[in-house]
Amino acid sequence: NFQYMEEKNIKMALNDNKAGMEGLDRDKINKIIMESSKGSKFYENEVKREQQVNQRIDKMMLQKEQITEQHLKKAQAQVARMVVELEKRRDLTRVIVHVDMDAFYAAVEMRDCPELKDKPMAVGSMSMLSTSNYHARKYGVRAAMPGFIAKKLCPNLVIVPTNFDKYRAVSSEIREIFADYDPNFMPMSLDEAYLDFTEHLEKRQSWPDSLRTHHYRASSNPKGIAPNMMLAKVCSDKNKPNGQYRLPSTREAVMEFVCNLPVRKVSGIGKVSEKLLNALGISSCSHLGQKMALLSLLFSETAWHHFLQVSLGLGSAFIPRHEERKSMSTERTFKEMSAAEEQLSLCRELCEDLANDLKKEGLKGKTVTLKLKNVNFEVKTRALTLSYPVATADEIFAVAKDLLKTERDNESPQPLRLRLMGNQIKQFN
DNA sequence: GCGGATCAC
DNA sequence: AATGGTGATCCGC
Repeated sequence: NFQYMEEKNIKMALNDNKAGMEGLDRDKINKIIMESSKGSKFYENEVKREQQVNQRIDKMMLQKEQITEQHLKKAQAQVARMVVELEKRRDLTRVIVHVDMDAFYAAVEMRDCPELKDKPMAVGSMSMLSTSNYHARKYGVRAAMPGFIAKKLCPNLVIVPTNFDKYRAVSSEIREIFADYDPNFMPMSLDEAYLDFTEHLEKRQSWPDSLRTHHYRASSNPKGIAPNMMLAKVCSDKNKPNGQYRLPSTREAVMEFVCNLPVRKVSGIGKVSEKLLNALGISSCSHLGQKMALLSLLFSETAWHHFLQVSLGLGSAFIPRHEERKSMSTERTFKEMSAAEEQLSLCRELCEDLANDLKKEGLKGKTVTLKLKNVNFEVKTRALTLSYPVATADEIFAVAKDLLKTERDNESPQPLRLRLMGNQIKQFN
């Protein structure tokens, strides 16, 4: 039964969306992953979440049944008007670059330990991997996979512990180079950034040979070059692991490019959105355009406006100024913890860590949120907004401990069997 | 304002 | 034996 297969397999199955995963024995890999996962609490929770998504799809399909030709006609007219407006504002004059260091952490580790270059290798731990090199990817080993499963796929896999300080150091060298091309570049993580090349090109009239630095030869850095951020991001994925892809700044080139683009490649359309769209017969961005009237009736305004822009190959043609942070948090996973005293002292510790981080940036916030994940991987958050901003460990803990107590009382006489606890603070001044 | 969900990295 | 941490946003109360 197809429905059953889908439900049982999709979440856990190998994610071969990434580069370097072509032509491997997918069935064999999926079988190993499934065998290592089945029966675990984690797996059970994934199945549950999968079912929730399926229910969402059922609900959406029912809604779809209620839609009349009349509705669609009206929606189509509204979509058409919106398209005219959006086309008027289409901007093809900017040159936006997305740079993404390939297998960044793995590349840094291989630079520092050349013997690793010829071996399958990943960065992380037996519990979780951050990234893997291309040798390892041949075996199906990838980011966000627990190391113990990766070891089953590839017994010779070398797992190197993460060394964030090192990656930060390399990252800051790379960022200096970025700044030469665009002082207002937007870092997305240690290894990824958007740059506006327009002015650089006007001055220099030429492309740099490479954004590679002398200190960082270990990894290529694919670039995507396009008239806006949405397209640049997709383009940088195109010619991995090497080289770059430039999308010409014409409407025709953009529309043709977008036509065959799978929706999942677009930033902002994740696993769930993809599944919802697939249920409506939408897998590529051209389908997205064809079914826009329907989408406008089934999705929220923000969602379908985003879909519409994507289907037209539109995105931000300028790189927004870096926003101030809106929240700060600390969370930690640990082995099962049920005792009240233990949970309280951990909670205090987290509050102290958070207070330290807040102090570094001189921030105070009014909303304190406690996050809990039980041993079944179920996540809960409990928040309280004060009338005044707080910042010290004592102040935060005073709120967090009450939220925790309420949850414990709620569960009693059963204990709270936790595997994660976290504190967050927001509503800064 | 709150809590769950989704998404990116 | 073992499935992360941080930040943002959206939706439906």
